[in-house]
Amino acid sequence: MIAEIIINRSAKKLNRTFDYNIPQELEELVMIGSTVLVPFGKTAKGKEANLEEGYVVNIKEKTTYEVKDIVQIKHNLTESQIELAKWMANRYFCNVSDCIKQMLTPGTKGKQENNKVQDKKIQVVYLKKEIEEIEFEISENIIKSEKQKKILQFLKNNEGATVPEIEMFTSGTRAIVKTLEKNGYIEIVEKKVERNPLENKNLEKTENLKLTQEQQNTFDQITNKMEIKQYEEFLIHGVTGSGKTEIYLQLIGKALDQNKTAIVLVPEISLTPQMIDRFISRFNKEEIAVLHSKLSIGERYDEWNKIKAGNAKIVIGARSAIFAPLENIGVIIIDEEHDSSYKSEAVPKYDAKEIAKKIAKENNCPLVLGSATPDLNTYYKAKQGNIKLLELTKRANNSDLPTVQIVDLKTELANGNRSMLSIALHNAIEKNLEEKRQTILFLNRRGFSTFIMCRECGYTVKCKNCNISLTYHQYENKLKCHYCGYEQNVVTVCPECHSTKIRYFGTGTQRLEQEINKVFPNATTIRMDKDTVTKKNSHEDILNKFRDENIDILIGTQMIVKGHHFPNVTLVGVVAADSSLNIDDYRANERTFQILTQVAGRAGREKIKGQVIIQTYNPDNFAIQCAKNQDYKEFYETEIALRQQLMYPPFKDIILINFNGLLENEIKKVSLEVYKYLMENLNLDEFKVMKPMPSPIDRIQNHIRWRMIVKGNMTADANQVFNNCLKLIYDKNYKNTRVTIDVNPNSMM
DNA sequence: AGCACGCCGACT
DNA sequence: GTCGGCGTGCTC
Repeated sequence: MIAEIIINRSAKKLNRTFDYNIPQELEELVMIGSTVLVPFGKTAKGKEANLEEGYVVNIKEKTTYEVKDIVQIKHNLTESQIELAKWMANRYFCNVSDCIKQMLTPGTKGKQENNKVQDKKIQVVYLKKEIEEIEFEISENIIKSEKQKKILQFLKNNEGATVPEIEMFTSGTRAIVKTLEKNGYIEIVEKKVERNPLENKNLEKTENLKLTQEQQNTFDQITNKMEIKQYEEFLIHGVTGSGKTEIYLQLIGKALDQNKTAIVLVPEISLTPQMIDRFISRFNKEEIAVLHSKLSIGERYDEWNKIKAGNAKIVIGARSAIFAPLENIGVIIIDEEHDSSYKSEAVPKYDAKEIAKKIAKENNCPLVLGSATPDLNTYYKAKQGNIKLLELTKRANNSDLPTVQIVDLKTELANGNRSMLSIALHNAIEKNLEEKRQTILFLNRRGFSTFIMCRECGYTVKCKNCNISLTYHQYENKLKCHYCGYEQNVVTVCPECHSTKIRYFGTGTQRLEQEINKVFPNATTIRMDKDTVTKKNSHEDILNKFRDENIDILIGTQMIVKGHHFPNVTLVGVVAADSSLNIDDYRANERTFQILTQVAGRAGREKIKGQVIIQTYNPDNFAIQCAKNQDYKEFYETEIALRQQLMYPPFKDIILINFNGLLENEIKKVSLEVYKYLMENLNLDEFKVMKPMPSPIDRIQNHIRWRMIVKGNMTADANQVFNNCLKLIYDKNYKNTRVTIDVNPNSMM
């Protein structure tokens, strides 16, 4: 028998199948979905070809090629996973192998370093650069700590000691080892691993809460579908505090009662220990697998295998958890469905909501989306009847929504207040401090100042790799590029005109913190943004510190807005609501509305009524007004009319084609070829094709960036046209230009 | 992508 | 002669 195999390489030209013979002894084992090793590529005469990892996508009787044998089978995916990968490659314009990789056990994908070692009993992997961090439990017969370093160094240097396959040892993993001094190898005698991320969680069990009428109705409608084993997509639109999570928990309970499993997707940032605790306290923690980016590769490997072995019935995770090898799924839940992290920005640029829909259909189970501020596209689909809309209008604990006040910064400025705090916000903070209550200040811009300009000649300091203004970071006293991480020393003299009138404009979280410390010297503050969140769990540490040590004021970027519960926070200040309004993106209003609504939701969730103050230069903007009134429907009606008028999603898709490379001439040539092809092959009554031009950020990391925008509905036919176009370009072998297509990207930059 | 091959100029 | 630098083309 002959297998059609896709080689695991990201080269665009290798996005096709190669035929291989299935040798007799593997005939029983090799099937569609098998991961295999095959000899591939050109080799010198007499030498054997390198072994590459490949995936079996089809099996047939014969071939016209002179085929080589499959050497080894490693593991199996299902046929439907292969189908999904093919579908993804077509829809998201990438290689099938890129998609298959998402479905493989973490840590096992990629090229085999040294194949021969597999026969030996030595299974050691170093995964961290700082290999000293690997913990070994020292057994009596061997490694003493000075020696440890040497041995680990040996592992690093000796190719014979690396096998990235069977056992994963990462920081925190403990193993009893002994050395076989004669050949220098280390043998793992006993793997003593407890890498369960939930290891130390021992919580009191909670019982199902009594549902309100609205919750019960929502629950019933979904469980009806679960009982008759039928796919349907639901949107739970529930105001903050309406008890969506309780419904999720009971839906999962229902799935378990049916002897089925469940997947819960949450935005990466809200996958916090508190959130996970709610699941552990309701269900058996041995049945829960957690998947997110903070886990080490080894931990992910363990969680994945726990799912594969059928031991985990509930998978909670970020976007990529949708590919978990879970069988017999009873319900898929996507919390905070409007969150942009469900759309991948890296290859494959998939949308987890679309993947979830495919998987739910295959499992004949409901797909449940939940949000207080649904994605406009989702709500539109619900209005059109393609998604069943379930509304939760009441807060489950009957607490009041906070009062929201809008402050016009133009008026403040006219009255001579040049500080970052309006009189109203200043007074509110003062009062809150007196009453010993906590305050959150939200500013969606990190650093100290946003750009640096010479007042004599207008020169602005930009990154030398990217065409982007550098941001001043006061703590490090450095200028930083937020795109590539480049940093340089502070500029005091203009490099152009040698004037000393260099001024720092704009404000970030660092400057806000400084100002707060100056104005309220007795208040304790803590800052949370990308600069203070570095180490593992640090995100959590900051928020715990804020809550447990009763810090007066938390200052932060958007990472503070999600999923946290601070009973003593009664005041939330939005320092500059305009920062998300002025971005060059058709979703600016939507993003502003969502973020303001969520920030406001942080204030006063217990007995005391919360207060929210929004500072803005655009007090009349409808997104800000609707957020003030917590009025989603009003926002939706206004925004959807604008989208229709301007033919933006959900009415038309925005297709962004990026050209990225080192040679501007080649980029121009390639982009014009794409333009010409699309103009000739797309139906121009349906599609509007814009001419290629330099991107708003026209240089990142010294790579020149051009882009082209196409507007229209990405039907299956159109999808094919774009794929054909890419194929044409890839076949021409332009070595210096990369072309990527992203449909409805998160960022238009 | 990665590797081999082959064409051509430079150098023992 | 023959070494090597890069451009071209193929991988079942």
